Amino acid sequence: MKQVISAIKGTRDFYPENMAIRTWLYENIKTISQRFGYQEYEGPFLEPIELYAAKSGEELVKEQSFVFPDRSGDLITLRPELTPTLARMVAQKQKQLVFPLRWWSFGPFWRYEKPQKGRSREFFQWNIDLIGINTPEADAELLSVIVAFFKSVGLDSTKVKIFVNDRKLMEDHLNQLEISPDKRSNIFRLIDRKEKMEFREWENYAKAEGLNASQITGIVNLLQNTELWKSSSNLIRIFQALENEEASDYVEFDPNIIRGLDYYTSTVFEAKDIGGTVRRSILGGGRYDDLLAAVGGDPLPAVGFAMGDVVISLILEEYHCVPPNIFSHPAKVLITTFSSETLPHSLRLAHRLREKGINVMTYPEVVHLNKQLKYADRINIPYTIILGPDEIASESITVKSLRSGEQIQIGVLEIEEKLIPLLASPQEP
RNA sequence: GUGCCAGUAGCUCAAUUGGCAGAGCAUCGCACUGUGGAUGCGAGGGUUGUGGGUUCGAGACCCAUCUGGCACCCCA
Repeated sequence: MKQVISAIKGTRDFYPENMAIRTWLYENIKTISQRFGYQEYEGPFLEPIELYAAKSGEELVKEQSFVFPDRSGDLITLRPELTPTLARMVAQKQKQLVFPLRWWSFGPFWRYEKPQKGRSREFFQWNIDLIGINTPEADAELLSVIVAFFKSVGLDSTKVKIFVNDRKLMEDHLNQLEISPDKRSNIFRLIDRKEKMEFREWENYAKAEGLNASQITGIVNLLQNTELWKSSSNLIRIFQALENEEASDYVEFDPNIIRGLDYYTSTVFEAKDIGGTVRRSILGGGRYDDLLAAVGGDPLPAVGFAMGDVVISLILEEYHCVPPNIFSHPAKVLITTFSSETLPHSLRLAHRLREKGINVMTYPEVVHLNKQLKYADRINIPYTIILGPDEIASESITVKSLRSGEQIQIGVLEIEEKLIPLLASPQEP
C-alpha cells in the first residue's frame, strides 16, 4: 500500500458508486435545463489568464487559479469558472447567434483552495445562463429553474432557500448615505462579511474603510430591513413572476446577499441549506449586464448562476435524497461456467442474450459454482444461469433467482418466450 | 495563506505512567467438488501516513513533512 502514488491534493476519485451519484446529478440537471429550453454547451478547460483578469475579481485570479507555463512559456489557466468563457463564446459569434440565448453546461473547474468539507480543488459545476434579455422576468426564470431542480431532487422549501437581493437597490441606498461610488466594491465586501464578524470588530473594520458613525448605523439599518425590496420595481416584478410558477416558497429577500464576483450588476442570489450541517452556499448567481462588452463583444444583458457538485451532493446525501437504486447491479444475469467443455455453451448463450439487449456477465474461468454464485450475490446480480453437463444433455438451462433462491429449468427452445421476458422485466434491487 | 485537531490491518476502532501491535466486520480456506446469503472452525493480512530525533525501549514524547477535518480567508 505504501507504494501507491497519492492523488493530487483536493481531487476526488470517483469509484463506481460515487460516479453513479454524479451521473444521477447530471441527469437531473440536464432534464431540468432542457425543460426550460436550455441547450448544452462546453468550453475549453484551459484558458489564458487574461480572460479572467478583466472581471472575475482579484482573489479568484491571483490566489485561487491554477496557472502554469506551457512548453512555449505562455501562461495557461485551468478554468476557475465558466462565465468569462461563455461571454467570449457569445461575443465571438454574436452576429450569428439567435437571442435570447439559453445555454447550460456541466463540467470540471479548478481552484487552488484549502480542501475542506464541501470544498475541493477540482469540482464540477452546473452553469446556466439566459443572455439577451434584461427583464426581471428573465431573472425570475433562472430562479424558477433552481426551484424546479430542488423539487426534482427532493429538496423542499423547509430544507433549502434562495436568498435574493439587488445590487442597484443597495447602491441607491448607499448613495443616500453619501457613500462615494468609488468605495463601492469595498463596501460590498464589508456587507458580505457583516454576518460573519462580531459587531464591534465589524464596526472597526467599517471605520477603517472611512465610514462615519451615521453611515455605519445607516448600513446596519439597511441590512436589517426585510421590507427594503418593496422600493425596488425589479424585485417586486421578480417576486410577482415567481408567484405564477409556484416557486415563492423557496425564495426570500435578503439585503445581506451581495456576492463576491465583481461582474454582477443588479439582481444577485444565493441558495443555502437552512436546516442541515453544511454551512456553505449551494449555488450563486445574478445579473451581469456589462460582461459581454468587457470581453470585446457588443453590450448584451445576461443572467445566470453556477452550482458546484460538492455541496449539493453532501446535502442530498444528508437528506437521503439520492435514490438507492441508482447503483444497483452491473448486469441482469451471470452465466456461470461449469467446465472448459461447457464454457463455449455459456459464451454462446451470453452472446445471444446480449443481442436481445440484456446486460449479461460471464465467468471466464473454471472455478467452483459456489464461488461464482457468491460473486454474483456480492455484486448484486439478480439472476444466474447454470449451464452444465446435465443441462446440455437435456437441452435446457437452469435459471436461478438470487433474490428468492428459486430456480427453474427452461428448455433451449423456450429461451425466447420464457427467459428473455424474465430478464427484460425491470426489477428493483 | 493563518490557527487548531486527527492519521494504527481493506473498513470501523482498541492498546493503562513510554514496556510482546489487538478486536469486530471484510477476504481466503474447510465443513459443503452442481448451488450464494446463515452457522462453526481455521488462515492470511502491519516498516502504526512519511522522514528524522529523544530513550535500554516509541503507536504514544519532540521536530519536519504529507493527507484529511474544523475555524478564518474566499467561494460553487
